[in-house]
Amino acid sequence: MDMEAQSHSSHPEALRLWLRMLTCTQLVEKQVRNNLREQFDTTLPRFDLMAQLQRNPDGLKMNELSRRMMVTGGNVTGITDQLVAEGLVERMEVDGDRRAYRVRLTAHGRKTFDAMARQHEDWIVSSFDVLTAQEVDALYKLLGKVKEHHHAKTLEIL
Amino acid sequence: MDMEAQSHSSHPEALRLWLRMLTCTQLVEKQVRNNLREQFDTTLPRFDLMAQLQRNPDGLKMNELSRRMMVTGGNVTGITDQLVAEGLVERMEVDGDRRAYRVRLTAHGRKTFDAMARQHEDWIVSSFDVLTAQEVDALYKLLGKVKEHHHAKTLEIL
DNA sequence: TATTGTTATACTCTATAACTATA
DNA sequence: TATAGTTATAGAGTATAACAATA
Repeated sequence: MDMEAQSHSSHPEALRLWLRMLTCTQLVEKQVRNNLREQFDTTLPRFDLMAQLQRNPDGLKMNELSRRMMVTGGNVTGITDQLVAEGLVERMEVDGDRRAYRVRLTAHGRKTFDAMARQHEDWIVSSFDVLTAQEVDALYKLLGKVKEHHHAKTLEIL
Repeated sequence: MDMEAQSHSSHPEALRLWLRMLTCTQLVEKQVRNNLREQFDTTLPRFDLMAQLQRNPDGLKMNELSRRMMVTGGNVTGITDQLVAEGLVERMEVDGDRRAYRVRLTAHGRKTFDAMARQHEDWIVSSFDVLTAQEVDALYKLLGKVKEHHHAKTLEIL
């Protein structure tokens, strides 16, 4: 076994990787936020909440949304209130637990989200179309290791 | 030439890459923000501004800070004011242009930043130490392509 | 007692636009 | 006129903590 090929990241390299990753994310994210505001008069957290619901057609409870969006509960209430007021999502009762809601997209919400999602995908594809399919896959897998490692570390503490 | 190996990213793969990249960045960033607040009673933008100055010992003008931090000028004024009030940075006059300042770290600022930077590096190294040095390098290079591509696209518009 | 969700609050960060001073 | 920086403002986004209802 070649030990050199197994050596773990030295310090300055990890740091410059992080700074570059932060820059890349900010570049894409700023563009997405601007486009969402200009073209659909909405925000990234609102889009994110609707995206979560689109992936879960039966709806999600408030605390599930909170966990998936990585924000605290009060914020989910606020965003949900806005979307309910616009008829994009609805709160459904949960059988057997009168404290909880299931939030899901309305028909209008699905239609609205689909239109946004098509544009959103174009923006994202355009941000990464400098990479080949193989490179996208490599990046995806490398980031997967980082993500899993972070989750494992977080669980250690508990 | 193998066309398959050159094929560019198809749509859903780019999207799931972006979602994973966003998640990874948020995981690390949340931890950095929490640690900066708990251990040093400071924030990421303040740390970022000081980091820019540490890399440029002769100081930077406000508009240079604004560009590097990717925020508008008014915000740089606000953050700089806070750091000046705490004696961490200072505004120096620029010879030949009485409109501009050169902002630089004070001796106290350098000392304070060095202590923070040591801890910060530990947090970052810990976030990426699941990767080998080769993987860190590969990730760095792939993100470099994305970053340059984004810059090139932005220039196109102008 | 613990959990689900809401409310109230405060704070950081940000962009925009009007402004002052200087080039 | 254009540029450097400041000020004022409004809004997004967030966490915290106290609260009500239900488990």
